[in-house]
Amino acid sequence: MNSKKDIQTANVSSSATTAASTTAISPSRQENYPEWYQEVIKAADLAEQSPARGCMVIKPWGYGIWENIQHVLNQRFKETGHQNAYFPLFIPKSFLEKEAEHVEGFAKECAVVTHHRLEKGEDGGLVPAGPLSEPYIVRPTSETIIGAMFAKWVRSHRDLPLLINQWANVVRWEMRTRLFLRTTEFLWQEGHTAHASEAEAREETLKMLDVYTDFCEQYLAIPIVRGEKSEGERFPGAVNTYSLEPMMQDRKALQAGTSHFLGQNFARASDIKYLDQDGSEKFAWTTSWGVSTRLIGALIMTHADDNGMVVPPRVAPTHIVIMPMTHKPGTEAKVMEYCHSLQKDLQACKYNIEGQTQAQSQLQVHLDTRDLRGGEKMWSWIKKGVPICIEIGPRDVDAGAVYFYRRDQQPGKKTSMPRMEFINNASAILEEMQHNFFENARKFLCANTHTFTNKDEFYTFFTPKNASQTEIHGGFALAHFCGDPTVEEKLKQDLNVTVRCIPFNDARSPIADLMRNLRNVDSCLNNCLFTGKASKGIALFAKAY
RNA sequence: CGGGAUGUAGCGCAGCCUGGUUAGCGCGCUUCGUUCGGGACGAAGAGGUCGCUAGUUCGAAUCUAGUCAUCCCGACCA
Repeated sequence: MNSKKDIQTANVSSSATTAASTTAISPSRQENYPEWYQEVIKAADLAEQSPARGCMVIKPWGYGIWENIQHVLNQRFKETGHQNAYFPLFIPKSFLEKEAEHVEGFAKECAVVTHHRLEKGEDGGLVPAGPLSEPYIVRPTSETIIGAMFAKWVRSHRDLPLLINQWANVVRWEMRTRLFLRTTEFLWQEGHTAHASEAEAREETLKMLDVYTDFCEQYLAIPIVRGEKSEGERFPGAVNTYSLEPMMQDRKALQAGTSHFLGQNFARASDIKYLDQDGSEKFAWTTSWGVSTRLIGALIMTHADDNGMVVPPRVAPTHIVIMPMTHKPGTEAKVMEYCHSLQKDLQACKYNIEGQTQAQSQLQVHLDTRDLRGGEKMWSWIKKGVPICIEIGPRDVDAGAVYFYRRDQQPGKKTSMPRMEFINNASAILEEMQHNFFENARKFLCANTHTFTNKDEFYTFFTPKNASQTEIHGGFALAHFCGDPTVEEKLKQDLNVTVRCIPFNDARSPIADLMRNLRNVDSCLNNCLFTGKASKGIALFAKAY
């Protein structure tokens, strides 16, 4: 294992020599992936640990990305007929007890409010006083309290469907936390809907899974394998759970979003009933679906490299940074004037997103006038992952040119372009980058997804070559599976591998070809890889976060 | 909750084993100068009651006990 001392030495040498041969982030992904992840967050100034255990402070650059995620998803939710509302942070304990599986699933990770007052204690400190007759749970998710309100709002079939979303924070008291991936408190969106028919609720569940998939692929540039969760991995209380399972650069899966068909379980628990056209009283069918700030973790682990964060242009808080080079005496005024007018011209441009009929937004252009050396300033933006950095010095002013670097190319590579040409093409360059990021991630996912018809090969695939210092290994494995939970248990124990999902037979999936090939192998191999029993379908196996 | 480790300046660390006057180093920060289109260099500064509490001692960052916190590996999870 890499000692901290080694890493420090590496850092010192990289800053002492020219940076040409070294990278901004140490350790590299290859050397120590988990530590690289933490370093990227620090170097890009996305977030940091807070004094409250397991909770993070999301800093402006990270929060800017979240705001863009919110903005786009919010539009999609509204386009699909949903309305935003807000429900309380506190849930009466009895509410959580209403759905048996749900209680079991969340009981161990709830923060509980038991008092409503503080008093001065003997030692001068504050002591909780005023015990509550019924404790409140800080919401780990809002099915129960939203269900209670739905029960009041739904009377007739005419009240359905009820399509509600809320943007909120939730708290889950996990044992171990990691910035963005698993924090005690996190930000998310939770959609909750109630329907008159099972078919309609099922359609809603899959529709929202589509919304998430489209968003991840088109905006976050993260290729998605999606499918249904196995019984063991299902949301507590759900009938079916569907998830998005992108591959991170260490080839592990990250559950990036879920959509649940809740059947009538929660409607029964919360008494959501309506009078149907035939005059009979019926329970509604409900769904819930959510994505969280974990998406930013997915963004980091999909696109960031050994030089830091990489933000896909469509969700970047700033698209273009202009850095004036004003060190030559007597040139400052004309350089600054040129920079200001360039910024103005670029800000007047729309960022045209392919497939969107209307321009999505203005170009976000930042003029960085900080009193820093050029190289230092440049690297700070590389580490943040801004798509395009422009350097403007006297030479460019005289030539009427723009000298720029783009984050999808090597840091040394810079291009000079006539000013008007750049302004006219800025949006297209960003879109080209967006496309490149997605393609790179898609190729990586495909290159590290394999089909298996031999159990030993499966085990070899997931066994690190060096047990004491496990290297990045494995990936996604596709194999026929009988669905037996004891097999899942064994794989978890042997290899720490789980069934991520039963992937959809989905033409749009990045692994559609592999799925087809596996389906087409000799029928004698179409049995469960582990038991030889009849296959219930192809499952996606992987190590996961 | 089980196993392991660590708390010394904003960050990263040394010093502790073998107690001894103003506790060091690197980065960062401030000022000045020379620099500057790939992470500069020099000089001068600012910044710490060594996690907390008690004990041993003439004397504790250093020894002892307790306590709190954090991190890593498990189990649990979006």
